[in-house]
Amino acid sequence: MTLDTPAAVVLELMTMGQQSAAHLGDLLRAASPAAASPHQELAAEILRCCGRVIDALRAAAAASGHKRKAAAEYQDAAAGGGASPPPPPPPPGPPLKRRARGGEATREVTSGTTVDGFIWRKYGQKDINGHKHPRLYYRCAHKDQGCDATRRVQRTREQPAAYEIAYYGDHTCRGAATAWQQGAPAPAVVDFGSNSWGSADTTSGGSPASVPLGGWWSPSASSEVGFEAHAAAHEWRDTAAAAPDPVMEFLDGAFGWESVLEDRFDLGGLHGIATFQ
DNA sequence: AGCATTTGACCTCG
DNA sequence: CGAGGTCAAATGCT
Repeated sequence: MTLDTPAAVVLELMTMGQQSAAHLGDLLRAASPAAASPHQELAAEILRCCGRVIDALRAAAAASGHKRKAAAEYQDAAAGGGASPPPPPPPPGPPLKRRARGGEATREVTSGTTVDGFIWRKYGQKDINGHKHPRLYYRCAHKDQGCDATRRVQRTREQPAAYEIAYYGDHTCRGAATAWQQGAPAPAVVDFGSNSWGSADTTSGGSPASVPLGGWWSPSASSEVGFEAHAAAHEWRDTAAAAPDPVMEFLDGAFGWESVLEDRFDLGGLHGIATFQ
């Protein structure tokens, strides 16, 4: 597999993450062979999560070859270079209460609800016939700036851990998309919180931000679950400096793999995925 | 207090 | 008329 697509890069990263988690588990076992520590469980959890993401990515890649073009175009938009040619505007249309069926612009299947560089605000949720999980409706948080982009998120029936995301409309708020690439807090939105390993379901009411991984997660300003592991990682590293041991040394080294991305890609918006900001 | 999310009601389409 | 999409008041969170 080449690394020509963002999905390929994510796949490679997740594979590396999986290997790193496995290595970490080994180190933890070596450090405290007696009983299974919470740390070991955590490493195992990471391992399982990576596995699920990898499975979902592979399934999506196999099933959606023809969708790649549209997805890539969307990535370009998310990258917000501003140099992208004027995208064919979707039907602006009169004030429609309801869009024409099948009039979607882009459709993706992904293991999370994606980090696409935009801040989405949930405006609705609906139980759909034949679907166990509700469909979620989001619109761009910059609607007040005239951005009419919306997206519809539906968990797939085949793979509960995967989401089918349909994008509608076009972002006219490119500035927002580029701002976070330049150091501003990223609107990271990896919605692992509602994946299969949590019983979390947004139908249950309350915050969708389940926190399955022992508090690494915290709700972000975004409408979805923000993944702030990167910040947490730095905290770990501070701790590691105080108490160096094989595990911490490993962790220190492991965080270098985000550089893989820079080697292959001028990531633009995807960098948010790489660093989990 | 301000903002984001939830959720039931309403609207439109097929 | 039912299903799907959106609105907006209520609610919760920071």
